[in-house]
Amino acid sequence: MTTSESTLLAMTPSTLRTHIQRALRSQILSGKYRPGDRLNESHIAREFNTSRIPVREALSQLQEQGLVMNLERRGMFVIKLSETEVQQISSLRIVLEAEAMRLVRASMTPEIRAELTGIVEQMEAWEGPLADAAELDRRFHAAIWKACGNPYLERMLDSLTISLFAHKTLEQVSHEIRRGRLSHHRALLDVMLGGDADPALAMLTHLRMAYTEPERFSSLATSRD
Amino acid sequence: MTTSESTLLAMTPSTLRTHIQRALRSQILSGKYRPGDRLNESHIAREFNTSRIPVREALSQLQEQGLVMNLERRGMFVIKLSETEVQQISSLRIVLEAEAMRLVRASMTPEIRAELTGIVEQMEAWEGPLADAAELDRRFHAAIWKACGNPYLERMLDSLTISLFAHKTLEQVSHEIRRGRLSHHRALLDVMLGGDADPALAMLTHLRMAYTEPERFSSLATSRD
DNA sequence: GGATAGCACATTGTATGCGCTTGCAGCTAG
DNA sequence: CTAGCTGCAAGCGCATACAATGTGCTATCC
Repeated sequence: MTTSESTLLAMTPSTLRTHIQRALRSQILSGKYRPGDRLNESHIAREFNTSRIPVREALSQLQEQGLVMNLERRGMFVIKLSETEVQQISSLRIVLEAEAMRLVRASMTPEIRAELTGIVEQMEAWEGPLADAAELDRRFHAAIWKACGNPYLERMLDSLTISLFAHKTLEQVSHEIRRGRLSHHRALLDVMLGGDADPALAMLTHLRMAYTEPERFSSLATSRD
Repeated sequence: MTTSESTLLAMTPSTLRTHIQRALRSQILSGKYRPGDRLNESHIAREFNTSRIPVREALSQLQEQGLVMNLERRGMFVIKLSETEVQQISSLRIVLEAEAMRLVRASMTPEIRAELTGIVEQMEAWEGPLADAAELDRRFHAAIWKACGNPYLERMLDSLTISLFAHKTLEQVSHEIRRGRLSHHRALLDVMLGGDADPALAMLTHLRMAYTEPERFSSLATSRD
């Protein structure tokens, strides 16, 4: 179970619906449920020793977050992203995360700097299992979102990218490539610490390492260069 | 009842939960339920001649959209935005809607041009009731979001701004001011049709007419000028 | 007279049950 | 052998019922 939860999401406590919602999120992110998998209400209810109602409500919220989709009278399924959808989401992510990076850069504190630097150093030292790499990746970006100071931006990036992370975790790539991607976070950190580099372009480069052409549905494709 | 529904939202069909969800959205937007109002499950269930379950699930989704908030064991309440929150949302809206405008500008078609122009002309001829003004405002922006071609961006702007519109509808301002705000949409249209003007700055100016300082939480406050 | 504790009511949270739709397997007919 | 139909089983959507908790009122005590 991850310890770093979004503050905006964490403020809703101690109801079964909320608990199940979080648990399902983690399970989908960790790959227990994979894109396209069916989420059977009764089975999940049995797992949590509850009735189906809290499960239904949790799934209902996850549907609104875009993590699962509902096929009328057939059930809930973990969202399966097409290549186009991945790129549409990524284009959007560039815009939002670039804004977050600008905000962080404008109000950088020693604490935030230390936190981000710490994660990057863990990334550069990473040797371990794939699950840790995904976790580090998400932790770094989540730290940026949180540090930007706009809870709506944080919330939006969280719900926008969660299906991306679920999608990416399953990807089979070599240790070296994964290591390279992780290390590239240092570049993002530098942009936030330092100079005049455009965060949008930095994010574009960053996402290019993972997706073919994230700018295809972005205004970066036409309004710049 | 509005006829222009988001495509991404419209793909979920004919279940009571969905119907109630849409109806409640409209009712909140139209001002039947005002920010801070309590949404009593049983009462709503009676209104729709259903049980509480579909109502709960609809409210659950609206909570995820950020339109209502849940006070543990107390009930659902229509979200009430503080001045800070309005500005945080607006800052974000600038970034997103500017991106949408860039995308529309890059792929402008005669149909879209005609649609947007039509709405602007209705706005400039507007004399009628306040509800119509709010409706026109939302229709214009929703048309942009849809035309941008990225359903995730559309969805995001929709859920981000819905509480803003619910907030703004109640505002008591003079006929002239409201008319002036409406007419200003012509400027946005010009940016999308024409030249090199920065959509972000246009949106900033646009939102300034409604909110004190939308750039307070935006990177526009620091990284430009 | 004011404050506090206790009680009754209202309302949300959860459990169980039923009907209907959907999907599949087996069968029959061409 | 294939195509279409029929019967069955599984699972969701909703309704009813119960439990738990918060709220407001009242009565009693200081």
